[in-house]
Amino acid sequence: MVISESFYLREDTLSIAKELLGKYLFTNIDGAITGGMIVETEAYMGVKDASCHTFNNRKSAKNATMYEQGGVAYMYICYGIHDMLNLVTGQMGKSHVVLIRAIEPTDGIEKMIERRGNFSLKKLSNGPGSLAKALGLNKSFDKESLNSERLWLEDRGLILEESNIKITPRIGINCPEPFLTAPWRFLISGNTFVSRK
DNA sequence: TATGGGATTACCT
DNA sequence: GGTAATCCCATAC
Repeated sequence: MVISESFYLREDTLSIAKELLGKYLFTNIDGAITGGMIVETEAYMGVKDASCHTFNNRKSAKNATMYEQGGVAYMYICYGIHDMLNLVTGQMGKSHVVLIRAIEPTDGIEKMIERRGNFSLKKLSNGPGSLAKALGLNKSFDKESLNSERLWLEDRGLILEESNIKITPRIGINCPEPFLTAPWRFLISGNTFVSRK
């Protein structure tokens, strides 16, 4: 079942980030369907979060998509090289997003290996830049609906026990406390396709 | 108009 | 574990 817009429009971004674990993410590019199960996410909490691109109400062409109503993709290019997929959540103007950091590949694995250049299954999509490349995501997906012909998420009825979810500080950010170590990263405990334990 | 930095990755020892 | 790759835009002169 495709996840509907109401899922993303809720106000509790941390719950959304946690509930995205075990959901499925797919792209269909020129008829090639690729994707898998989300195993790692991070929440970025808008204008008050010092590590968020919209901190202090910053607004620019680069981050404008973050202020859209929940249910669209926000693509960010990091280090000029790596595309990353975020899901915008909440009402218009809230600028909360969830970064998808890793998936467990399930569909179109051959195609993903082709895009990545013969990587082992484990390293196919175990990081935000890697998974974007494996799924063929790039800046053209910025502002794309999360229920479109070429990008969508599915709930396949998998229910995770609370004890199978691990919560840690976010990876790779550089900002003051309390945001630096805020427990806003969620991963499936023991899953081997996460970027880091 | 010039400069610096970033939600990373891959390849080296 | 150390580091180069690589580019848009925010910030500073």
